[in-house]
Amino acid sequence: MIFRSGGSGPPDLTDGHRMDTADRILTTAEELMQTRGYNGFSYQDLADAIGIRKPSLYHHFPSKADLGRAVIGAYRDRMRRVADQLDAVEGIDPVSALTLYLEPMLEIGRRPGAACLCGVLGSEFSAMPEEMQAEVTAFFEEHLDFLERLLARGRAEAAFRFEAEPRAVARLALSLIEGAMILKRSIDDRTLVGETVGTLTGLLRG
Amino acid sequence: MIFRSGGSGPPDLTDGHRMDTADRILTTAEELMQTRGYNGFSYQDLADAIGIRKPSLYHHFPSKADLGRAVIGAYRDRMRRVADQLDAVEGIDPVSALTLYLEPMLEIGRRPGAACLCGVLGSEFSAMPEEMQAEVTAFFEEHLDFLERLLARGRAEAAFRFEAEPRAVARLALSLIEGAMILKRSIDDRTLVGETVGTLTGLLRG
DNA sequence: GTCTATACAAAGATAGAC
DNA sequence: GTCTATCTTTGTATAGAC
Repeated sequence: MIFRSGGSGPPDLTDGHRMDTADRILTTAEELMQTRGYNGFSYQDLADAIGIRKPSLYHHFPSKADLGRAVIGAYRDRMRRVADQLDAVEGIDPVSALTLYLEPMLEIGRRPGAACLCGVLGSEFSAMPEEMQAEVTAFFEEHLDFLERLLARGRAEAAFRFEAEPRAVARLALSLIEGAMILKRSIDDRTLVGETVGTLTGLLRG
Repeated sequence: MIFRSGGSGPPDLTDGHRMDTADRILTTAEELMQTRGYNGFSYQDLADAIGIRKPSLYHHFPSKADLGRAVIGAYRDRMRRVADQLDAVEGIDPVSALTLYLEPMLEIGRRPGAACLCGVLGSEFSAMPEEMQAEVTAFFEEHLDFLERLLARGRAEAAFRFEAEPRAVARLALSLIEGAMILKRSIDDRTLVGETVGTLTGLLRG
């Protein structure tokens, strides 16, 4: 394999592999969207953060809405991959699966200015292009489905104990995670998401 | 008392009393901020929605940040009044107090495009003027304090049953409410907030 | 693939008449 | 207190050279 980057200067490293411009744009845009929301950053902000000129962005993403959709798509894929891998492991302990599943969310929770991308975008839902709305909705549906499956299995195997329907508990869990991410930034408390998720799993285990 | 409104046309009624222009601006701006976020609406949108011209807004609120702060302030006062009234009732049943406290949130939850103003604004926290950030933070702190008091008293009186610290449960409850508001719009489900709050109170009552 | 230059609309805001 | 007219800056986006 030949590295595509041909310029001078330091290589762009993230997660240990080199990134081309499109990836750098996606990564930086995700950061901006997580911290400022879709309507809270401009192509100018993005270009400044990356260190290129504004029109260069249009070569990779012909409109801000296209970029927005791509950013959510990448986030969604990344998060879904975790869920898919856990679904693929036969007979994994439900408590462990839940812990592994929540780890990416806890990681975001520990990053001071960050929050779940889709939680943030859900807050500006009707002020967003429709293509982006559909991506956000799909993200939430996917994760509700995963949580419902995991909770149902976990209760059947006596790893979890709760009265309500698995779907209702899944809805509660996802609401809780998303809400904790929003709240923690406003009260400037990095421990909130971890603490809250801990309280939840404590409740679920009876 | 003499009504201040002097023009022709239908009187502006909300909650059964006439509103002057400043109130209409505040009310309409709150709606826009709840549905589109602070960076998702403009003075032009607001003027159009009210039916006046853009510069007229500046007579009442000299900047968008001023208006934003005023909108949160009004929302905060309104919500705090409920909490203060409940604090003032000697020996009120904690479960009833919690139900009454949550009713305004449930009402917002039933309104299709709406969400808690401060939850929405918490999502764009770092893309907001500092004066507004401070209001949002204060809102959350107030409500965490109220919930903590209520939960501690409720447990002492055996109306609630939970293991964790009252503060931790208050943080969980507020995260849950705010998250449910965000989520319900993105999955277009008006029942989510009510269902989720029901599940929570069920859990708290043991 | 990136740049300079530029078009065009919208945003926040002000001046000053009525 | 509201209006018309206007200013300035920013935002999204395109044209065309390198």
